[in-house]
Amino acid sequence: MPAAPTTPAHTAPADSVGSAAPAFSPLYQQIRALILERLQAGEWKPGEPIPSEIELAARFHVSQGTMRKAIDALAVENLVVRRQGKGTFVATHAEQQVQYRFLRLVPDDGALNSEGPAQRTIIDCRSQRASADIAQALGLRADEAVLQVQRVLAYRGVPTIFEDLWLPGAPFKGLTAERLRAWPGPMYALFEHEFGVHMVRAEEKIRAVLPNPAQAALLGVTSATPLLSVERVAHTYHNTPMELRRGLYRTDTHHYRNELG
Amino acid sequence: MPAAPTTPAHTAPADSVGSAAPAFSPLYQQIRALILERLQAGEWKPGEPIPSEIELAARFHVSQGTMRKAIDALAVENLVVRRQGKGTFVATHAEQQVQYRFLRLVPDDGALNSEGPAQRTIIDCRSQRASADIAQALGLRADEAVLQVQRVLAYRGVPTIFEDLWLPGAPFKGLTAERLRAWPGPMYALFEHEFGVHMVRAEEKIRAVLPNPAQAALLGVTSATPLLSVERVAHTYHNTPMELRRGLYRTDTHHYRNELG
DNA sequence: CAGTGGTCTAGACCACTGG
DNA sequence: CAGTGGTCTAGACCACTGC
Repeated sequence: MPAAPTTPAHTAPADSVGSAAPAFSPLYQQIRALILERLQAGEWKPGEPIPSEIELAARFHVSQGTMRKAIDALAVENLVVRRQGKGTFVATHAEQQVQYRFLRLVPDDGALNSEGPAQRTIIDCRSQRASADIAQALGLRADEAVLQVQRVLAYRGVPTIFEDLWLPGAPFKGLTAERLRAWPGPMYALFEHEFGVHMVRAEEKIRAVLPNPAQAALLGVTSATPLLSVERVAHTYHNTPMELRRGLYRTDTHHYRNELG
Repeated sequence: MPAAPTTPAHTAPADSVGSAAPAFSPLYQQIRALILERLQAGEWKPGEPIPSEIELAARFHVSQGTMRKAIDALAVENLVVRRQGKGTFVATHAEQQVQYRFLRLVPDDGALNSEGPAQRTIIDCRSQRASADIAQALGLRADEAVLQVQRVLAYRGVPTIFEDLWLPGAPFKGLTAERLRAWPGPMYALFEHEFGVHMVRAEEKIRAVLPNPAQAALLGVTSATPLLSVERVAHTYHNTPMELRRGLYRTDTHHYRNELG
């Protein structure tokens, strides 16, 4: 049974000698962490409902209000989705709504869906030894096994995105070009469904570059066409890096859309 | 005196005949809107504290919990900043913390502040008539007065950003190149302090482009150097567009950093 | 020490969903 | 209609800040 404090019982976590920070952690944060553990452990699968607030509150011996704050915290992190009258569900990439959370390239005119989903072409999927920079980005040792995937996305038949991505070998054991081609939905939905890897957060570094001849050929442009270089590191629960993705975006008919809050 | 519902009293706002949406608005949202009005009216200036939760709760005849939710909503929108033990303060751009919320270009190596603040060079600040596209972006009629400002930002003496920006004439009456040059801090802090215009939110469209000869000269690069084109529309309270800014960023030593949540 | 925001609880009631 | 999340309240206590 997990921490059942009837009296506060916080102010605990690992306060080593000489530590500068008192590191007070409120109860709802502790509960949030416990639920996160269970999410990561796969106790509730993506798309499924988690138990109701009342049931969870009883299970963890806290008030419904505290449980609410814990779940709220997970909801703002997009790990969980609340639906009034229905319940709270584990977030999944297999949903219309979530599709465009990680793909920010949109057509210059009109709405997001005006051109429908992209046509995907898997170019390659092969096993490699991680080079130093890739190993570092993925938190691996150099020479550890990684998978490299290359693909092109086209809109209305026009190749628009070229992606070169690396995945740690162990969690993605068994991934092949065939399976990628056979999968009908977003790649992150496949990762989630087939390998239990749910991407929750990513950082991107964006630059303007000129393509090398091979890249130019894949996108059907000249080597003098400026392209957007988007280097992404995507993370799963607990900020574990699980993917390095280098994208080249054509921006003559599309643009990268960003919102500054 | 503003809405003092002892019994709920919500479920009100403008439910015209045949309206599809019931448009229920919880009390804390209504309170939030009332506080927003006062912020916009300048009752409390940027950097100043707003009254305490308890005082505001009494003033609006709601419980402290409800006032808390209202203020929380404003805090997540970055309109207000909470500081435990001190109070709640109107957000301001004249703060270290907030500086980099709208400028996402960072050096490839090291931390954000490794190179210190940019050297700013105001090239121009003149009155214009709005062209069709600029008028539309700013919500003006064509031919209305706008101010055009051009400047270059340099890091370690290297010109890195060229910006071309348009402001509606009326709210910024009196802005000159001299005042821009004399101002020591971020431009948005000047807007806020001198013109009462507080930018809250912005949308950016990012592309890879080649500069024209004039732009290339200002940045000290050739016309074959790919640059990041960043077109921003910045908004004040209530989503009023107040600035159109077209930036050209060098990305040979810097990159545009983005976080996908 | 007083005053602020932050946490936690307990309970009532409301809005939404589905059977 | 029962069950879910969402709102609102009232009160106690805690953590942080500054005088």
